[in-house]
Amino acid sequence: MVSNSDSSGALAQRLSDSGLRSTPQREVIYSVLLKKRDHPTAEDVFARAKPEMPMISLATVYNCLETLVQCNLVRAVNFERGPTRYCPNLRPHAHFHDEQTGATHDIDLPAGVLDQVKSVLPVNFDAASVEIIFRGKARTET
Amino acid sequence: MVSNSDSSGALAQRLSDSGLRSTPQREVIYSVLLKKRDHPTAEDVFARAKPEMPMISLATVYNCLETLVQCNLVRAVNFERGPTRYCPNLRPHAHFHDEQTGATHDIDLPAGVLDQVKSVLPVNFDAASVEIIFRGKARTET
DNA sequence: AGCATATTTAGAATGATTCTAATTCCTTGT
DNA sequence: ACAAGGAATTAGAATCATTCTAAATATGCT
Repeated sequence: MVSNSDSSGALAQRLSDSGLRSTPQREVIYSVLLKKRDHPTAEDVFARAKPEMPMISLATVYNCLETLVQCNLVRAVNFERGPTRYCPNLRPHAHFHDEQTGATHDIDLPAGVLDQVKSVLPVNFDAASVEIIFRGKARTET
Repeated sequence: MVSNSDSSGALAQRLSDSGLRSTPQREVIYSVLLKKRDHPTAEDVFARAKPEMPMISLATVYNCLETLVQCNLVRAVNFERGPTRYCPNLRPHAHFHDEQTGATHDIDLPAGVLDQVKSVLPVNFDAASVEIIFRGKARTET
């Protein structure tokens, strides 16, 4: 059987690259993330996956999300100690956390900005990754 | 009685500015943070405060740390969902999280870098704060 | 001194996540 | 097709950091 979409094909590919299996649960979790990119929590994902797959368990949602993060198909994002949120945006981007609404917005980072930021590091610090989080309020037009 | 040091004087001042009281517990917690600036967790602070004040409770440590954060004398720092760490460094700085050792290093930010970073935001986003976290490994010379 | 309010305290409760152990589901070798 | 072995899923228990609760203490003020 041929993959039914680019994204699930990509998922199957990434999984097998890592020696992991493509499963219905992983497909559903990933499709849920792609469908509504509002940085859902594991509980959110659980709720959205259930209609499609009523027997899925919360533990599986956690397992699958962890797997997707390992495969670099999804980024985990944390604000303070709130529940982890998941984001399928793979471009380099920062996050803007709206303190009024709780909404999270992706802020694409122009090439070079990350390098500029990394340039503040003393030579003996070797950064594998940089995370930038903005907090404030956003005027999203009505 | 006159304050016994600049820092506790500063603490008493900041507290009363916010309509809060200076208490022995708050003084001890703050002095613990100033004494060893290694980004301790609440449990770490609790352990370090106990010798000086054996009856202090963990709940009080949480309360006092929260109070100090409210007064802007201390910053709370989070890495993923690990326990919150506390940092009395008030200069604008980023954090470098060493993935091998778990150590956290302050990275002072030259004036202007935060503005450069903020400049990537679309006009309708108004950032009250920016947080920058590096992850990687640090060669701290022996 | 007496009162109102802040603060501290111990322990219970919470919430997100991880762990455990049992089951189910493939995949591969025969 | 069939069995073995490993991978994945599942329900529920366990964990961990933190917050809440209610009672006890301390403090500042009139």
